[in-house]
Amino acid sequence: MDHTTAEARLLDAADALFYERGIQAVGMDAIRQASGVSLKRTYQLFPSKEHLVEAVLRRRDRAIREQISAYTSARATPAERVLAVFDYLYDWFGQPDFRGCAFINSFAELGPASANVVDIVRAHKQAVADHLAALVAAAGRSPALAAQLLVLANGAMVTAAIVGSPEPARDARAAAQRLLDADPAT
Amino acid sequence: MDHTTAEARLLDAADALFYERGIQAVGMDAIRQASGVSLKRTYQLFPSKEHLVEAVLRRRDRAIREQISAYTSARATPAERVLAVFDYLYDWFGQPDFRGCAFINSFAELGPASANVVDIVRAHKQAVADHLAALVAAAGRSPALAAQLLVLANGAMVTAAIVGSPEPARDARAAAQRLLDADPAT
DNA sequence: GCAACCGGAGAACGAACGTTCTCTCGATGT
DNA sequence: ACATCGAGAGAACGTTCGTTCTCCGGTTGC
Repeated sequence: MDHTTAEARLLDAADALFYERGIQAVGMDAIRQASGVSLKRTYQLFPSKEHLVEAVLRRRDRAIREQISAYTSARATPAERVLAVFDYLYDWFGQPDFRGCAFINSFAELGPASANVVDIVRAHKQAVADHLAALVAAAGRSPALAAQLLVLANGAMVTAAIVGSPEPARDARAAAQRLLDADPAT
Repeated sequence: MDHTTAEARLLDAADALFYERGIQAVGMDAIRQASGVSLKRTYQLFPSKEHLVEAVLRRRDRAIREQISAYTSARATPAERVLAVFDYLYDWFGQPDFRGCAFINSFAELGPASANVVDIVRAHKQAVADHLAALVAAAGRSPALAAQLLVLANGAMVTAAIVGSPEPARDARAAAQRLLDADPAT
């Protein structure tokens, strides 16, 4: 197994385990078993568990932003592109292994102890907020609306995770639709 | 120190430490030091750390619901009582030790490992949702609006925690105001 | 064929933590 | 005054975990 596939296997295994069980609950040995990469190799690629956690979060940040872009860019009108964010959420929440937003979860678990994790989580949420703000601006709506829609999106993630249902995405989408209607294009 | 004050000191110290540093990051010895209650007494009152965690969450559930009731019942009209929930959030987020919602954080940290914690978190969010639904119904609005406002409230909590600002409460309140306006009383 | 090296498996190590135990002291009842 | 009980301080125990080390087998270059 070469360098890059070992790294990919590690990131895949760690990402899945961290998301499913929580970061602190997953030992390095579980990652070794799931990835098939020895501990020695693992510590050559990532000098500590925290480095691995940060790499996992950074990769997930890129993947999520690409997914959101795929959803929004597939729609025809600016308003539809805004609402597509909430369709993305609904599809995500319906996946059987959905356990909430990994960034919100990591922030809750490691925020008090790890400034690096806080920075990564903040950067991710800021990037999503920027994307949403661009879509809202393209639809001719106000920045205030973008802030409101970000709150709706984050709220849908935690509410869906806790109640164990994808419906909060529909609630958030309905609210977003009404807010779009109530914030007429300039 | 008698039975009940020892219990109160333990719950106070554990609640503050769990909220500030996360549950898994706080050892029983830190709780002993902060509370002044010996480990022996602690284990007589709470047979395990998990029992203590659950007691802390249940007490916080009661306290938060009382605070919300105090905010909402102080307003004159049904619509104002709905919006008072978001004023409560703004005041809460502005407190210097604000670190997000303890229930959302506990769910993220212990949800995969503790079904009891999941039950307590779900019950808390359901109780808040019920309260909100009653206020919305009293204002003559639809249950769908109540679901949307719950998403807004939860989203304000996580967004404010991550960005480190109370402003998301204002964003959520503005959205709630518009949604109330767009959902006219029956 | 052989020696040198790289990587894997798993033991080992040190720290942290939840929980229990020991020892001692002070209070209480008679 | 004295015996008894309960509680506190802190050591101790067993486990888990992050990280490192050891040993060994296979591969590669001559």
